[in-house]
Amino acid sequence: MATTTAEQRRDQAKLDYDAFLDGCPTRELLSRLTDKWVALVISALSGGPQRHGEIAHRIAGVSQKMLTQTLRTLERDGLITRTVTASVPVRVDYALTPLGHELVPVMAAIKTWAEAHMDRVFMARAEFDARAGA
Amino acid sequence: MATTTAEQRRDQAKLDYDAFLDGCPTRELLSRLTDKWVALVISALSGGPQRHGEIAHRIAGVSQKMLTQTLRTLERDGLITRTVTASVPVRVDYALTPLGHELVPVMAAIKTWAEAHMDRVFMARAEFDARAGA
DNA sequence: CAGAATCCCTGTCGATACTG
DNA sequence: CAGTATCGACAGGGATTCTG
Repeated sequence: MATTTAEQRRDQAKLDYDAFLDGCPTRELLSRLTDKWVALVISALSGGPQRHGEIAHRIAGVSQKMLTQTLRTLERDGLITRTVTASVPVRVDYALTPLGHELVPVMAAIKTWAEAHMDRVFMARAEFDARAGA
Repeated sequence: MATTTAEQRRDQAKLDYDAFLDGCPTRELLSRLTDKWVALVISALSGGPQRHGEIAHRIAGVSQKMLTQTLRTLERDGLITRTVTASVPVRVDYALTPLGHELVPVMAAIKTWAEAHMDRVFMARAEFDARAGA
């Protein structure tokens, strides 16, 4: 009955949790997920496991602090795994967990959306500013 | 040829813009989109136009300042429209633009994901903390 | 009812320097 | 190479007050 119970619990959870409600834990989770660096890290790892340095190189301009901090949080939330290989220069690999992998389409969608509609947003801003300036 | 030109420009943009690159304008747009309040506002408006007060009521706990600030930014970026009806008590309605409407699935996905996987994240955190504490 | 403006505190984030 | 620690600048964000 374990399977049924877990399934029931999840269905129940889907009904109870609502990010529109203040104090709902999903509000906090939502604020963690809606993070520039999270979107980039998850997208970067979507192609497979990568080393710390590789991710840093991929995501240009990210500070070492923010990267480590973001990776730690994602690890704690069960979205990525951190594997340390004790070699001469320490090697650390990060990879998406199954849970983290489920987030890839979502994060990729935001990144892609921004890249695809950048010009339209620029036009809208120009119009808005012109109106406001007039 | 206007259509073809616009289409070509957009395709070109899709190739040029890359949020992984530092200094790329999409990085800034990405940081705006990855915002707790943006996700909630876009989701709230997905059902149709709503008044300021209705949105405030829907998104429990949002301060008047953050709501107004978020709505302004979204308006400037061309994602929502702001319509003022000069009645006795002023009435202001907000609605998604076609561009903003394209963002609904993405924003809804994040919110839904958080609500659907909250329990799994909780379990992961418990495990991580237990490990760290040991 | 909508929102502008102010105060103020806390957290975020980057730069730098140091350890294993 | 990966990560920690510290400091300082700055923005996020809440509470309050005031206007049309």
